[in-house]
Amino acid sequence: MNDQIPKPTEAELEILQVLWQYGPSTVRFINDKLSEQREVGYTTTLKLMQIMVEKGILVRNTDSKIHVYRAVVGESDTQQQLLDKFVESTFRGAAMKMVMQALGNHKTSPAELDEIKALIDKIEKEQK
Amino acid sequence: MNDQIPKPTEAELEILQVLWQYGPSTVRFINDKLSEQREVGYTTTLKLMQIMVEKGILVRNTDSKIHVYRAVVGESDTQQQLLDKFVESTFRGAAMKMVMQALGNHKTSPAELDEIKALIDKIEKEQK
DNA sequence: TATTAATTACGAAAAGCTTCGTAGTGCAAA
DNA sequence: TTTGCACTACGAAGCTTTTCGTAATTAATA
Repeated sequence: MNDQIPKPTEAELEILQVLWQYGPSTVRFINDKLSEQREVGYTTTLKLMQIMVEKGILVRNTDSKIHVYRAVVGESDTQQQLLDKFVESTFRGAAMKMVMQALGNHKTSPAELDEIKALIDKIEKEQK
Repeated sequence: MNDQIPKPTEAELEILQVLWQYGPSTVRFINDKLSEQREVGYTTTLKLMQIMVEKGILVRNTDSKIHVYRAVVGESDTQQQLLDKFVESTFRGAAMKMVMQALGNHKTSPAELDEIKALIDKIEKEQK
């Protein structure tokens, strides 16, 4: 649970998502992925990733001319960190209210609902 | 439903939280509440709230010298809006993954778990 | 009336985030 | 070798958000 690393910005999070999904990547690859959704300049992505290295969010391998970047922060850890902050700032800490709202407003498949039920059962057993 | 109003910033959200919790309030009241948690200058809060009026997030009553501000945006609507964006950017749209993580990492009371179960049952019935 | 205290108005500085232009570097192909 | 291409480096502009200082206004009070 080490958390020296600051909350990533929106643009940083987009880059992290690509790295989490595809593993260590070049700027070119990430910029291509981001560009599928919206126009992004190559040097913009490059600069952001260089800043992320400075912040300790990414590390890079500079053995070859073409640098390969890797996420230092884990996906689940980061999601948990952001989730905690989000629940606090948006729901004043009321995590359950947020869960209810998420369940109520998304089309959820029966399989997913069963998964959640199973999780709840597990938690209830642990609490006994 | 309609969403002309832009996503509130962090500082704006803090102000909204006070207004949602206590109803229409003066700058003084809100600044006092915010200051309970962190040092905030009075004119900083004032300026923010004036900007929020410009943006249409708040309205104010200027009948008396001491203006009373009121939130235009509803708490649940705003939470839903922010939740959707959060799930998208942080969990790549995987709302259920987020729910599972929220359930797994917070101490949840049996009553709350039962509430969720009831909600799931309700959803499952509707889907039939 | 004059003073004091609390408020609003508002510009501008400060800080953080994002974008971009330009220069430099190295490699490969002509 | 020379040219061209893809990449890195990096400063700085542009924008948004936040903070703050100062002036103007109003109301109560001495």
